[in-house]
Amino acid sequence: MERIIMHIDMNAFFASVEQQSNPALRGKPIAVTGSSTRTVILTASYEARAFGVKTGLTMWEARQKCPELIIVPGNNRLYTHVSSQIMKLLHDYTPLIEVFSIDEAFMDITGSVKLFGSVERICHLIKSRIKARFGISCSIGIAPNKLLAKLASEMKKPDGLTIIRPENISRTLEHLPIKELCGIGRKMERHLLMMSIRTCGELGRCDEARLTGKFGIVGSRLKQMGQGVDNSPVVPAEDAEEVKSVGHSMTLKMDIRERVDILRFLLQLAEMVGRRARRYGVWGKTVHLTIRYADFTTFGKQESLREHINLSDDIYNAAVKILDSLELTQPIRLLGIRLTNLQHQTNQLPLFPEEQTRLKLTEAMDQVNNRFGDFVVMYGSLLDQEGKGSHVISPAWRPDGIRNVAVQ
DNA sequence: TCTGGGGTCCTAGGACCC
DNA sequence: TCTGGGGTCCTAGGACCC
Repeated sequence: MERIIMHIDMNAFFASVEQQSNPALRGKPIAVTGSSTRTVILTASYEARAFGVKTGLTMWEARQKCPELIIVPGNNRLYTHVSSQIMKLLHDYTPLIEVFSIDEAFMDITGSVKLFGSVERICHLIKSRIKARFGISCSIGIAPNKLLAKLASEMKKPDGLTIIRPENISRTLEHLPIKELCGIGRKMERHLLMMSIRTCGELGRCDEARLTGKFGIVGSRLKQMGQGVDNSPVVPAEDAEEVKSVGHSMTLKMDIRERVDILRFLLQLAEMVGRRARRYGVWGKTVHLTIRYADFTTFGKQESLREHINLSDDIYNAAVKILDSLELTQPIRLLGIRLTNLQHQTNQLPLFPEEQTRLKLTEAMDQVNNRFGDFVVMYGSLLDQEGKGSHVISPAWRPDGIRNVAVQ
């Protein structure tokens, strides 16, 4: 039986939430940015987009395009809250919901159509309820699979509804540029263009051996994508795979090169990573340190440990050890720590008393921080640190930051 | 006055073991 | 005096998504 898949995408989500919560911003060109001075535009309102302001521009570039642009530093708690409420609302129409990012979701509504009458009616209900309750418009795509549903929702913005019916698939794809497909980025587009493949129609007709010869196993998938074939299921949170890594990185206000400065930021990052790992109940065996130099060259070094860890100072010590194995050649612009090779929910008690004390201390700090906000309690050396972890979440952030946590 | 942040997946080479 | 083949783990880097 043909599936009916919906992709729903909130329009200019961060900006819409801001305009909704502050009426003075409504109808005005606004842009939501990160909190630091060295940041980019995360989302622009449609009024700002009319001037050419878009995601990824620097603040300076955005102001060039639109001098009256209102810059709003992002408010992650607010977006998180609204997102969770919207996802909860969507559950009225099917339990088969895959939260794809903070402002996007896939829904398998195959079994819901009969109940609500028609696909169009479900879409109308969802749109009007989200508009009425949150003041946000959304674009909806309907198709027999996720690939095409996502494509469909992109076709009309804002406030769009696009349905790709099975009989229209090949007509829709024939002249569609390949980069419109989710999964074909800049590099892949360039490779395909060099093979004289410009449209999905051409990709779908391409000899599979030619594609696999060049791209390996990705080749067969590419051909399928060109044909609009995608059998991947909508995976609800409770069935999703467990998270595989936990990390944080930050672009620093100024480039640094002094070891003491680097250590201060590493401690802060280790605490952010550790606290999140502990909240998820994961332990990691590998610590990865990322460094970006002033000239933007970026590299990483990782080290696997003998044991799984998630205490902040263990993560910190591992990161420092990696740092000490490097020969830095330039001032540092960005630092990042990521914990990978994760193990889930192994509640073994530490053997030694001093370990138990350390664990208890950490738990107490976590409790205070979870209750009163980030970095209320922290290590002494972080006290004079600026911007303590108050960075803006990315649009890729998922509610609760983890895939397999069900939306309440 | 340049260029954010959190993830996943894939590849490729080397070490090491049987 | 030649040089297997499979498997796992580790590391580095890149592409892609939002």
